[in-house]
Amino acid sequence: MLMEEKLVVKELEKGKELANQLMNNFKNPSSSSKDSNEVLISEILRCFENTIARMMSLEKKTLKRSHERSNQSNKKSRMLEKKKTENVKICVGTGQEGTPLDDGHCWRKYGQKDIHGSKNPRGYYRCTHRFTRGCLAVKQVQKSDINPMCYEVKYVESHTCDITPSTTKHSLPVSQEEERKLHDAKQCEDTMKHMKPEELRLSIEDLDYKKDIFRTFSFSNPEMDDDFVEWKDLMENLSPTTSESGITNEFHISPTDDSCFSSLENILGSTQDLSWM
DNA sequence: CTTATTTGACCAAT
DNA sequence: ATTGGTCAAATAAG
Repeated sequence: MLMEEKLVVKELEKGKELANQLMNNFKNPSSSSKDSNEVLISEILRCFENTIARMMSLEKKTLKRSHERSNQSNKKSRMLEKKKTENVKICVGTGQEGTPLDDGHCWRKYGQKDIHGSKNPRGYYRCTHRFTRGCLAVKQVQKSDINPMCYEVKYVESHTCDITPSTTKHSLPVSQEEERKLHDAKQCEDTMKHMKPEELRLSIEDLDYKKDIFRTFSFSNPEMDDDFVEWKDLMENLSPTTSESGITNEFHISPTDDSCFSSLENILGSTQDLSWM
């Protein structure tokens, strides 16, 4: 039996147990309150919802596996299944091995892959509530080759588990100094120029949201503008010993958008192969 | 115990 | 055959 099938059974058993409790409450009205009955009923309903959600995801999976390609109609379903993705570049300003993964949602790692052409492996994460709430959110995190403090994060699908995450409990302790440095940092939104209007809107909202949570910033590929000279200097001064200064930058690394990147790569040529991890 | 991560196997797409 | 993505058993952490 598959894991998810076991979970479905478990959920149903839980529902049965709750229903039994409710039955007992009705048999002995003296030992139960109206409130506790209501609680039981809502829990039973919750069990139904969970079970349905699990069955849906299970069916999706089996359909995908066994049937997908042999059927002609799958072209349609494949079109419908097209996933929403969003790429975000994240820089961690703490310098140390903080978790750049803490974006306020609960993620569970389910895989890691070495990516051809990249030094660093890509981690695959899914929402912790995938099975309990059928949340399909997934993300991929890969440390930047150029700047080990930067991560490329790709979000696939958005969260349907609308639980408000406990950002307070685990929020990163950021020292005053680090905070100041991060304040000095700038965010470049030039990437937006390359995006469609609807993506642009989403992205701005999302970046602002994540910026708040991470206390980091995102720095996309700049054009040859005033800023460039400034942080070219910064990058040239980068060295293994000064790299923890909290200066963080991110480059937009994309096969279709590499003109600036290649020049930056030249600039960084002397520093990027230093292993300081 | 339960829950999370690691990691090689597996699969689909190219 | 190669690659990127996912699964799941083994293992670690809590």
